[in-house]
Amino acid sequence: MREDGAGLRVGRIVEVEAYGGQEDRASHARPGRTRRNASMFGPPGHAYVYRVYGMHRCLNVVTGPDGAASAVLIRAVEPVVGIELMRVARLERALASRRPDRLDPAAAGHRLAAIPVHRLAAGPALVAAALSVDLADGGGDLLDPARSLRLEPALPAGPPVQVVVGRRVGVASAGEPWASVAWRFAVAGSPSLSKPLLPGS
DNA sequence: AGTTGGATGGTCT
DNA sequence: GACCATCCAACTG
Repeated sequence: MREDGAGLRVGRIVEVEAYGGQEDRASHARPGRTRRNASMFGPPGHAYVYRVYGMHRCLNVVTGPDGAASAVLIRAVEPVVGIELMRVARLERALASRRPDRLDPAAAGHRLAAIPVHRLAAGPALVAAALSVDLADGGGDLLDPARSLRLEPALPAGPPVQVVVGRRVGVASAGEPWASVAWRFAVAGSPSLSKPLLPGS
């Protein structure tokens, strides 16, 4: 969730990927500690935020003990509270990009208004955009209730969910077994997944 | 409905 | 100089 001057944004995490640490050839931790991945090597429960493809940001939760550099990438979130704030945040980030096709604010706003709620954060960079996650959030304690960006326990009394597993996305060049290990986890049938995850893939 | 290619910049070889 | 833990518009059929 994100709580700031504009209000409250809450999303339910429906898709994640696990990254194992330095031995995981698909992990940013593979080359060892660098300035970019430093927060991965920090304490668990803190954020690791990185930039991909020069324009997008992605949010991870550090999971392993201090120094282990394992983490979980938040790949998709189902918007629950603050839908319009998420839409505004998506628009802000789209306009911040200098892509020619996104330069017209009116057109961009119109396109964004047409996106169904359940697709607003259906991808790792979309999660970061909808929650205004920036590199400055990296290293922050996601379990600190005083922080703007934080994790909360799942709502109690929800119906039990079925979890589906599959290969991680975009790591084909990592080599085996890292490219094929089933470390992508998703809520079965969620309409907010970054891409479908069928049982047995 | 599925495929393709462009945007964009830090990081590592 | 190449490579990306991506997204989306513009194609094809």
